Amino acid sequence: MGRIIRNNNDLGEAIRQSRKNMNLRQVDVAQKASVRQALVSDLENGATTAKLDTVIKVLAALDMDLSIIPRQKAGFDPTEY
Amino acid sequence: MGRIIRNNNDLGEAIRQSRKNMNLRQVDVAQKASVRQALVSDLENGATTAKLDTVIKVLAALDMDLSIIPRQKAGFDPTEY
DNA sequence: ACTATATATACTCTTTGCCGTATAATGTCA
DNA sequence: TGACATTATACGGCAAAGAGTATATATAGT
Repeated sequence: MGRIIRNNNDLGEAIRQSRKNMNLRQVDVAQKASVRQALVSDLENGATTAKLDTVIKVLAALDMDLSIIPRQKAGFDPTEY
Repeated sequence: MGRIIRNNNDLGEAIRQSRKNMNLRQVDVAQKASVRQALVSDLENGATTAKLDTVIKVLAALDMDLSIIPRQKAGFDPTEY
């Protein structure tokens, strides 16, 4: 049951939800991921296009993994993101 | 199902493998994703930490999606991702 | 309302992704 | 081996990520 991420907002929602599920503050996640609290805030609000490294670090701090899955809906739609 | 991505090399291998499965050249993927062929090369070789936007675009060109999954410890869950 | 805590903004600075473009290296096949 | 196709590197330039730091807004809790 993977949550599909197609834009910054999808990522932000997933991060915020996971964080609250673990009862953590942004600063806690930030420390675990070795980033700033401000960055976690930006990520959750979809206010920035993070680097892959950063995404992986923050997700790891939330005990989450990034994975690649085949699209169920075939075809390439350039207007989808 | 889901291939876990924890670093640039993981991503590169996944991209290259998917691309070859579809019998596409780097320049084909690049065009579909609106990026340079050189970038696809760098991605496949893990030579760069791409931005999330870029990763999503390239994966979309390969009919793949990025997803977030809980990090599983031990044990084996037959209901895969 | 007051206080303490949590989250969002702001500013400068350094690093880096990605571009356009070009070329070198490698692979493929006649 | 030579011509062609594919992939890897290179360079200058611009935009943006992320850092450090500080501060302005929420949001709770009593």
